[in-house]
Amino acid sequence: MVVNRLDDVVTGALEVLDAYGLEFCSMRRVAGHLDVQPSALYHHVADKQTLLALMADRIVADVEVSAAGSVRERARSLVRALRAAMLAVRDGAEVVATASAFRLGASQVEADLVDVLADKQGARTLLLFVFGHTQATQMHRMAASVGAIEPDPDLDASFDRGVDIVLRGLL
Amino acid sequence: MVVNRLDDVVTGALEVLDAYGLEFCSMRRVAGHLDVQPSALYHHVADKQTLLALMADRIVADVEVSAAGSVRERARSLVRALRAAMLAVRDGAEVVATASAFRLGASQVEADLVDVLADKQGARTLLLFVFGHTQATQMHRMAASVGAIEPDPDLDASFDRGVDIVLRGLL
DNA sequence: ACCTGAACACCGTTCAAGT
DNA sequence: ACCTGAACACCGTTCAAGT
Repeated sequence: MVVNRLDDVVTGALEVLDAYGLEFCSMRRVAGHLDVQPSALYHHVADKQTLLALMADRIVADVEVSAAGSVRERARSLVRALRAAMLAVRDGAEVVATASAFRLGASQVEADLVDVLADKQGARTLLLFVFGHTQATQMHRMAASVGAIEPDPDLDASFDRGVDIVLRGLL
Repeated sequence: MVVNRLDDVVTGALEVLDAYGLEFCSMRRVAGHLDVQPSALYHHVADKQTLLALMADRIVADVEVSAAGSVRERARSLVRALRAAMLAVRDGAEVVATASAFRLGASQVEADLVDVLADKQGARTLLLFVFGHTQATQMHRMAASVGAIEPDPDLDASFDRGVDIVLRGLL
């Protein structure tokens, strides 16, 4: 694989993440996957934290607000799309939640949610729930897939209930 | 310092955590702080994850439910005490949140909150907010103390507002 | 501009051996 | 029971040097 664009590095890093998980998504492994020396990555990216932030941005890149519907409906669908995007890649929730904690308010999804709810604190409250619940879901699924735990089939419903609790308190 | 009890290891680890932060709280550093070889720690603890879980338990050890008051008041005071306990040690929120994510439902605080609210899903929703908000607060304070950011004086109020939103949706 | 090679200062964990 | 010493297989990052 040829690497000469930052996008290729991010793509390769996401492939390593999805295949091995965050714990093993090291700079050295990403470099190896790209058939390049570890030091080569630092020509494209300042450090690992920056790379993780770029990965987070890509994970949520296609999450968009719907134009139609009530406030509750728009918030629900946005937050469901965010959850789906994070669940689509291994350890995606942890990567996005951490990056989002570092630069609070800088993400597009957060801005969209503030816009829909017209309440900054409310949007942050809902978002913190979404991140926490999705991280827990993803950890639970990994543990279940390894057979360490019996799978819980009600996680989707549990997510929706939590979202409803917050929205009911908010609207 | 003499190390012959598991408690001493946990105490030493918490001292290192508070002094240097989670990033530098390595097994080797904890061992060095205890004047012991790194391998000695493994006589007391199975691995680093286990040690972190014990540290988390100690951080929240003194958080207790009040017997008196309305449901809302008891939930509020429990959750405030939890937040204060986590903020009292550097990176405490991250340590507790991570440990708590690994063994969901195993902590005493979570059991207490389920008891007060008489709603398992509601307790989990509130707890996810508390962890997320407190982690963000702690990161913000570290950044502000280094001068990387202007301090936000309204974080306590912001926390209370978020708690109220969830409780209003819940009760 | 993009990458190599080598080095620096670290990790977590294991395991035989000592007391 | 508690610990040492040495080793194994890794990390992130820097930097001169090559093309």
